[in-house]
Amino acid sequence: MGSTTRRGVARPAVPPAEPKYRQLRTALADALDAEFSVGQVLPDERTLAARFGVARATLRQALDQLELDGRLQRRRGVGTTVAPPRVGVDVSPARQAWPGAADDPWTVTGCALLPAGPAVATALAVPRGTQLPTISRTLVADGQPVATERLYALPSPRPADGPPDAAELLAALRRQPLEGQDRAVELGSADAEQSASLDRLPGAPVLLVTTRYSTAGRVAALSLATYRADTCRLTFGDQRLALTTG
Amino acid sequence: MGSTTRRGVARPAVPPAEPKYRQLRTALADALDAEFSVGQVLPDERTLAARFGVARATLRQALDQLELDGRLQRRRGVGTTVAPPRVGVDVSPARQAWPGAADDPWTVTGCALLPAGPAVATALAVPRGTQLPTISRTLVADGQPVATERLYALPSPRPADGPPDAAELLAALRRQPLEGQDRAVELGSADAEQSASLDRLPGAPVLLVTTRYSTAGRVAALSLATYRADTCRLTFGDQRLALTTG
DNA sequence: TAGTGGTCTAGACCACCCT
DNA sequence: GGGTGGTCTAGACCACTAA
Repeated sequence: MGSTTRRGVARPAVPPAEPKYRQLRTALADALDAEFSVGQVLPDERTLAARFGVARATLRQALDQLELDGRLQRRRGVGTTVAPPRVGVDVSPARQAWPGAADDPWTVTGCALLPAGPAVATALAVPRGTQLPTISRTLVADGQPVATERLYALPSPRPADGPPDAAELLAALRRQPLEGQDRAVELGSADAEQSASLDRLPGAPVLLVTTRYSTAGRVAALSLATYRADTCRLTFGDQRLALTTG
Repeated sequence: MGSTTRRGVARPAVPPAEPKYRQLRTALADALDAEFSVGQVLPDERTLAARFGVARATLRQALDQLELDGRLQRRRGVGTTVAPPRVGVDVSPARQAWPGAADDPWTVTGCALLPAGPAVATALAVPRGTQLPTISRTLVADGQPVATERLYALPSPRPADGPPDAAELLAALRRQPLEGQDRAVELGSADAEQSASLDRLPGAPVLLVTTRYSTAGRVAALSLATYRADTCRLTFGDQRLALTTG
């Protein structure tokens, strides 16, 4: 073929060959910084794709990444807007407390007996499928739902005492001394139920926070919370610092 | 049109109409649980797509989500394999210490003077573009790189003292009393440099951990660490607990 | 009803890894 | 060279929102 590659176009050296959607992402990110303000709506995808001379699918790849980075917000039937900075949500385990304390910002949305799935069963050291009292809660910040949580407690020593009551369940937990608490954060994707609560589509990226509350040497409660990854930032604060977030 | 919708197919009620890639995701997840073990390679995408009767792009949407959930691992030119459970990485700010302490598992990979970007400048309260001494480090777990970090320090009081030295820089930080430290976690996508260190493609999802080290009432150092979101789970442990992770 | 983002298709070619 | 996942296209239709 001689000294040509790719449809006969001469190449003096080996370029890094950054994919098109990546260059697009950069171009859009720069434009966002320079010419757009928070809340402003972008041109629609078909127009943008035509303007940049790419297929709509390619443009969407670039938009997907910008959305992952929290820079854009897309709503079906409405359009794409420049996203505001992420909301900081304090999830520091430093402040050791049972859920439902006085200053707890979560709102109870439901309460039920549910069977323990594999992960919950091992964490609470109960047989798989055990019926556990659970509480569903949501967290709202700036008028938007940012997280949903399912709290699993150990089964009551006196079972079959009717449907569980959320306030009672939380009170029962608070009566025990909280010995310790630890957290883990990982990436996940919202299931149907979670995405409905969070006003997102199924599969939307979420930050999954697992909290184990322990008392008397064993895990007494387990919280599985999912935070909207596009709109919030989890902060693990330090009481000795009082600085505004950059 | 009478009582029909969608190409004349009668519908008794309004089904939730879950998208095809979502049903595929569920089917694949179930198959993964039932018939596959960690490390096993899946059939290639073209075969899978044909087997499920969908276009390859649709199948890939399902695989994308499973990869986001850490259940699959895809490598170009090789294939798709069942991913091992995520690695837990301790990032608890409870253990207050400057980076580079004796038990610090990070490895220094570079050291340079770099201008402060917007985010770094505001966090460290220096003018934008200020030349700051920086250290690049990586974290390896189970033989795989799981995170890269850039540590920004305040400029030396005696500037222009030649290129910075990593060991010296860390020692200088340790000489100061560490007053406080706080962290934030958010979702991001890897840039070209980060993705190269992490053995991933650009744009891969990462967990971005921002740590501020403060002394004498101000932030003295800032760490921006990116963790592979597909392979690791950040843990904020509690010394009072010694339980194996579920 | 018009316009938006979301889903889906059928194909092509590229970059990379292995043998 | 042959097979894998990654990128890209040009089009179609669907689901949702708002005028």
